Amino acid sequence: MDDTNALIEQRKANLAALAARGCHPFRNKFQPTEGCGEARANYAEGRIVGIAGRITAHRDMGKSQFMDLKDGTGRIQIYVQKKAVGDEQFEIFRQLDLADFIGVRGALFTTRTGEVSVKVEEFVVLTKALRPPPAKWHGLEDTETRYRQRYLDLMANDGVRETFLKRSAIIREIREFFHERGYVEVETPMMQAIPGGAAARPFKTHHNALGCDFYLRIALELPLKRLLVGGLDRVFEIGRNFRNEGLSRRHNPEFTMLEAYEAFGDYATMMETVESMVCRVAQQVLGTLRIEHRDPEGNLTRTINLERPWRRATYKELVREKAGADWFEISPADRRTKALELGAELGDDYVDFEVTQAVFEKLIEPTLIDPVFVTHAPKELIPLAKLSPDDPSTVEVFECCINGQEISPGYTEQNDPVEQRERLEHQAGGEQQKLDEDFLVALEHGMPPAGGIGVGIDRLCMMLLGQESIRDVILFPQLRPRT
RNA sequence: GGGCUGGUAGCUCAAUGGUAGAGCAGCGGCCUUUUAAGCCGUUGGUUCCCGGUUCGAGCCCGGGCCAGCCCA
Repeated sequence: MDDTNALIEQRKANLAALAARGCHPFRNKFQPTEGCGEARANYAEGRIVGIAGRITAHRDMGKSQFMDLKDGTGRIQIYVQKKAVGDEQFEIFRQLDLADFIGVRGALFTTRTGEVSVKVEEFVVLTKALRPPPAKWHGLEDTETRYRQRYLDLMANDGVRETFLKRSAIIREIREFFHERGYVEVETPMMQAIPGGAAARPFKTHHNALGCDFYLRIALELPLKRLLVGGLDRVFEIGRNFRNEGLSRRHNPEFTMLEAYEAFGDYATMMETVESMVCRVAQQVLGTLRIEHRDPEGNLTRTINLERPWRRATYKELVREKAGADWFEISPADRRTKALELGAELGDDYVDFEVTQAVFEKLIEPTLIDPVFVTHAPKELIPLAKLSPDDPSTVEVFECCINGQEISPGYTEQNDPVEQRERLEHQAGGEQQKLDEDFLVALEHGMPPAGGIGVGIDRLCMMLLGQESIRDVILFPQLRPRT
């Protein structure tokens, strides 16, 4: 970031030299006939093309020069001969630097080595780059610079570009999926007087004109359920949530969530929804349901099989598989002992269900690589959900686990206003300010029975795109501001 | 918040406590079908910051900043 760098001075000098020759960069517009990659793909000997792009490589042969131009469609080589453009223009070419943008016009031809190229007849300098690009061969590897200056990462690392193009495609497919099923896409407030729908510490902000504090939303849930009350039977929203908690490989303070609610459905409806959606997205974007993860050397590290049907198993079944068939019959003290033997880490104050949950989180969840819907969690674990008619000690929810992570929880949504009020009051712990009274009033107007899901889009992208860090699927991950 | 690892030229990386280097990029030169072009020459440093130990610190010690990983 040092502005007195000699390389920058050199480029400024080159800019001045261009100006001295009457060549002024920073043009407003250049109209190419096609993209660089398109020109190369649609090769016809002698066809005249006009293309524009960034100079990504430069091979100086003396009285002729080769350059690579790159734009969003790909790369193409251009060839400039001194005798073809004239001495004056050729001198201007010599003032160009890597990373400058130029537009050229010329005929397509193939070089001796078989490279499709443009023989430049005319060119115009479009933008002068005053700073050097990252090295061409090693690219940009410094993680901090990659995240802080993502534009350099995108410039230098094609794989990163691919990842974010695919992320965009994933989100587009998700939208298509819900639209086809008759869902309405909505946008609800990010600034809320009472942050609800999840247990998480919120970010606080202040509205000057209204003279009151707001919180950035921690979930989409409560506004979307109000829309069910209002008669939007199938709604979804894809948007940013904010949680004022730690950062890690799996957590960014702002992250993208999908929530969808379907009136007259339940948790089973939503299991089918998640399964169909993820399979459609994988098939459309990746062309396969077998997701391969590789390490930086390209070795296969993991294969996730998304082929349907996905396994459905109750929480208790999975615990019994791992911790013993008699797990729920033995005494709480024995469970505690056994959990420690199995390697779970327990807090001194853990009550019985938390001991079981520790076993689940440490020993079971990380092993769920292929998709599993874990259903019927103990009611203590998810106090706001509806009890299961089959087993009233459990609730009608699922957690879809893939790649050893929770990807999507789903619920048969609570629509009993009396029950909901009790639970929320209990959760608020007597702090009436935290109670979203309007939400409860909405429920009292009648919310149809409904199934709902939340899907962490960032984690879904990690799973589908084989990225180990959430920072590699978020363009501008949060870092400490540089002083 | 705790532990571990790292921070050296624009980029990627070297350097027993003893004159801070290489490749690429840059600059000058040669070369009109090259492609990690090649050949000859050459510039470039607050070794993250502050302090300490030492005749001498990129290296050892203390404190801090930033990042990554693991843990909470």
